[in-house]
Amino acid sequence: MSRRSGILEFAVLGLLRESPMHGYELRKRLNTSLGVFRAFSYGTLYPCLKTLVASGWLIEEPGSAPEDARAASLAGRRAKIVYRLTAEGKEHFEELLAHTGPDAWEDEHFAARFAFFGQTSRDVRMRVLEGRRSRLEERLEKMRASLARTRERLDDYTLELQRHGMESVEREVRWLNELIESERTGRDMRNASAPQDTSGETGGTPRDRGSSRTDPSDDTAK
Amino acid sequence: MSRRSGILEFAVLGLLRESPMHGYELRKRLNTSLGVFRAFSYGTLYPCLKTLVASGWLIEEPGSAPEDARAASLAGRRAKIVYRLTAEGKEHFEELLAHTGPDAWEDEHFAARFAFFGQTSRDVRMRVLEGRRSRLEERLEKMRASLARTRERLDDYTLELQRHGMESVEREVRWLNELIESERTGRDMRNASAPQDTSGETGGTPRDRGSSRTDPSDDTAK
DNA sequence: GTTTTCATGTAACCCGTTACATGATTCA
DNA sequence: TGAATCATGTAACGGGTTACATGAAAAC
Repeated sequence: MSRRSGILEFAVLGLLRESPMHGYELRKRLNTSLGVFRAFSYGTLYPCLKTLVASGWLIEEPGSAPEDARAASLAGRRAKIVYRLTAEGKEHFEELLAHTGPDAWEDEHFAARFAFFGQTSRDVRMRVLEGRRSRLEERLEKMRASLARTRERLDDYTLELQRHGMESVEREVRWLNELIESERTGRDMRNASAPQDTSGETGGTPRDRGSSRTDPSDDTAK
Repeated sequence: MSRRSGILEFAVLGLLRESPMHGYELRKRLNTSLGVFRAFSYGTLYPCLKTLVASGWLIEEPGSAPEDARAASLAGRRAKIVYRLTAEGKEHFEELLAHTGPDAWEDEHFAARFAFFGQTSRDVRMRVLEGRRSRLEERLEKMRASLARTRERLDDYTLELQRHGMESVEREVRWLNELIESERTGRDMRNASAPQDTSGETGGTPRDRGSSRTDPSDDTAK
């Protein structure tokens, strides 16, 4: 009866914390701002909103009547039901933000956490990033091991697929290394230029980076 | 009652086509050879095997009795139930291999198709690769559009997540470009050296490749 | 002889989608 | 006025996992 989805619940709370919204808009934000990784349908979202209301974390407000017709017609298409975070909801979200468990390193869950890093304390950010990284390194270990075991009896395509998959993970590790370094040295990311090494313990053959935009980095979310 | 899983069914058929196996081993192969992307549990696999038997595509054979104890103890841990592909099963798999529908370009489905490219005709391979590529390009379009719309009102982390996601997709497109080029020129992949351009319409800044193993390329499967 | 690993299965549940039903508002 | 989009919802199903139950063979 409850539909406790974890990541959806978290994302909804996080988005509503920024500003109240109705379901339809919420869904779009979910699939763009956070999107790329997940695309929830109404069949998932609306029931979830119900349970969040039932939990006391959200309240439904009647959609703003056409008071101020100009603003309504321009920016905010007048809504039916606007959901607003309650004080308890805010508190609950705060707890979720602070909580670092092994769940938080998994693909989609991690992406959701990352999306709300703006509202997350630095030490929690660090824990999540490092947790994610070691999770990926475990995964790499397994892949390497299994590859070593089965190499030679795999055809070229299968091998290429494996290689491709491993590289994706390796790239994400490098990405995380950069992010962690950024957190550590304090400043905003995305301005590192040529000479950096990050001393990748993952077997990173140092690469050329930092010429064109849209060049470096890697994959996310599964 | 039927559990027609598509990708699992396909993968099982494909693996069993190479050689008969019992469920336990099958699952391991699924999660390594094809793995990285998907990890099926027994709760999924065994029921699926049942339905495949019911469809007449597999037959169960009693696990090899300890005849030839040496071989049994060394390589093939004597099995309980060995599954073997029937003639109809083989035929069915052949059809699945030949079929190219829009499903085939989706993340996990694509990975499964790719894993069996060794048994796929060249023209089908081309169609699948190109279909996948245009699927990804569509996705890029949407991402770029939504990014253009919402830019500036997103914080740095959200933006970084978006950027990272887009780059993953772009990298996969470049990877596909290489594979398609390989298919086109006929030979096996993985020996292209320095001077190649592939004329990437996705913004591919030509990269250095082909020095160390485990270096180039990109992401897969969402 | 006990613990590990191999091996097979099932029932309950979880998370999510599809397809449908419904209606208000905006736009051509 | 009729089509597109906004907006809310639900019932049925789909594909998968978890946790459990069971037992044989191998390794120590």
